[in-house]
Amino acid sequence: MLQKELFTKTEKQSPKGEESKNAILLQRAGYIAKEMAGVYTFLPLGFLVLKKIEQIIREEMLKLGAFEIFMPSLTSESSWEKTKRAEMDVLFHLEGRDKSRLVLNPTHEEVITPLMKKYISSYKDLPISTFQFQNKFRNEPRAKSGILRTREFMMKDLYSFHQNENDLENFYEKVKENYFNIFERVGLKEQTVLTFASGGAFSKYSHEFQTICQAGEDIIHLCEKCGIAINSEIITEQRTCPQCGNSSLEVKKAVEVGNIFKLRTKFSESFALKFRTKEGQDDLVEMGCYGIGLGRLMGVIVEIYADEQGLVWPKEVAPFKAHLLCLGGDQERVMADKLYKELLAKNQEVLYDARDVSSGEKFADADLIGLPLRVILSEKTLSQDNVEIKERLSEKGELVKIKDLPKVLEEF
RNA sequence: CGGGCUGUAGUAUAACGGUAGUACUCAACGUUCGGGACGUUGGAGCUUGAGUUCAACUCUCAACAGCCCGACCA
Repeated sequence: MLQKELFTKTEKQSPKGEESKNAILLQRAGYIAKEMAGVYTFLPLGFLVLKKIEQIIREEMLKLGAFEIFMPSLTSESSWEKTKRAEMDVLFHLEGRDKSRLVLNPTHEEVITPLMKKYISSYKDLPISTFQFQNKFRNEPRAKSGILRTREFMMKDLYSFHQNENDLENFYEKVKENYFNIFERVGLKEQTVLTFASGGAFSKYSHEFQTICQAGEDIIHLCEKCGIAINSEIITEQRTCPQCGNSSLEVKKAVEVGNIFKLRTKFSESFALKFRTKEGQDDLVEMGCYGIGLGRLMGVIVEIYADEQGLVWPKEVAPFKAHLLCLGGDQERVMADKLYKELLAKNQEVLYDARDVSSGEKFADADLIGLPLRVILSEKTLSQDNVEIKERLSEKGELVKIKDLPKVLEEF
């Protein structure tokens, strides 16, 4: 993408009042724009990151054999009455033209469960799992910390349906592994730990995936021995690791980036989602649900990697792989244009800065935007048929021949 | 929902009970061009409502909005 064609601009100054790193940097760099507290627009760069994250998650979901669907945001309030969740204060209520009472869905059990009644009638129809990427609406008492806690956010939610608890259990374990793949691919493997948590209103326990991070609003007790943590909301007096019994647990701040639940028959009961067993009996479907907040994940990546100069994106989620800066005059410009076209032809994701601004401004913007690799073509490098490449966090760059760059990028 | 802080050009800030200033941005021209360059010129602003006052952007109250703390939180 040509940077001068990007309609967004970078800001030198931090937006007024913001304290959280992700809110400041993502806005300064032009990734997001605030609509109101807890509601953001994802601008071209930000949306690219979101889509990268989405694609990684999608690939992993498909590995589980889940089907991607897309459910509506609007649902009748009566579905929420059936599950006794109509009174939850995170619900946004609205009224239809015909006075019908509607809800903006904060999650989709109330949609998927009745939906599956159409398709599940026999044990032969099970197991099945579906997922979607969809905006959730939650009337948070207090939206905060940039995109870490918002009132409207993109979530991947996966729902699974099983004949019995055992099958649910097996699938649940597979999802656990699958989630770790996701967190590894987005660059958060080191910091993310499986955490025992309360199951909220619907099951006794659940597992959270907590990313250890200063900006976190959750407190977890981490067992360094086995890498498992317990959310402080369910920690007991003894403070021992449920896995190995270790009692010297470390207290850490963390952000909940994912969450998995065994819903069991809670929702299938409410909606009478049943199937005929092999023996000819009716039985309730066992369910699980599994969520990941995409925006929050993106925000955590910023919180963990960004530095004084700006954003720092792991390769897998960066909006572009490289930032090509053209420094100098017409001669350099001609060569840089040519190089850019060549990279595009090879499907390399490059942001090309050929603006007529000072080199200092280009450097500062490149640091702020935070692409993994910076490529400079200038009078100095051109005289030797070189470009300089530098990784975002390294101090010094290195020279490579212009003709070798496509290959270098491809292998990066 | 309770508490605190804050609302001034597009952005970030300043001052003042009596003419609203600065930087960046924006437009134009020229000089620059390896770490947010420089000059000249030109644009652009006091959240809303009520009250006090000869006079309110400034003081008071309220509303609205934002951030932070807490409560809340699949």
